[in-house]
Amino acid sequence: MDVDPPSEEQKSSQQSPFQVFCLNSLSPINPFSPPQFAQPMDISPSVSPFQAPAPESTQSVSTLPQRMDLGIMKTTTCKCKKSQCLKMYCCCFVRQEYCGGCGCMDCLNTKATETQRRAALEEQTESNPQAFQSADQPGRGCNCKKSGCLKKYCDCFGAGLVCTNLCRCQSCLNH
DNA sequence: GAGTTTGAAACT
DNA sequence: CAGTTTCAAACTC
Repeated sequence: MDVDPPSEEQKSSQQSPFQVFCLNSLSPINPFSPPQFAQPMDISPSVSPFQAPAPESTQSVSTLPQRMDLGIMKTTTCKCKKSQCLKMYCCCFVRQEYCGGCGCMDCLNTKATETQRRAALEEQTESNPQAFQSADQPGRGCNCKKSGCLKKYCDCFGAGLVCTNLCRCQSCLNH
């Protein structure tokens, strides 16, 4: 490995203009936005999607604030029962983090089950190379039908954003 | 806390 | 690719 991981300061300085826009527009709108939102996930292409996060994350995850900046999968911990935390249903898996302090059952998203975890990650990226990158883009648009985009089921509303022409939602009231 | 609703993901 | 099913979070009571 000849590439040093970026420091926290470097990471925050790597925010794209879009991310900056989103984050700036969050605070006045989003009533549940803690300031920590300004720390985006580092899912840059230079980082392997199969690279495991630091082992201590299994201890620290549950103490982290809610991460609405993902647009989807807002919660910090999951409660998966059937997916074994190896599918995109799982908020931890989507963030490519190990489960830790979650209420999940039959979890395979752990350091101890790294083989299965990596296989699942690989399978996911094979079927959709953008799978983990797109999860970090709240502006990708929602597809809501019944919520009027005024509930947190809506990716846009959950991220504190108004819907745009990128969305395919119906009966949208989130303008 | 249990049950319902919702929309994304997964499956057929 | 469209329709259906499964899943887990959000929501309601």
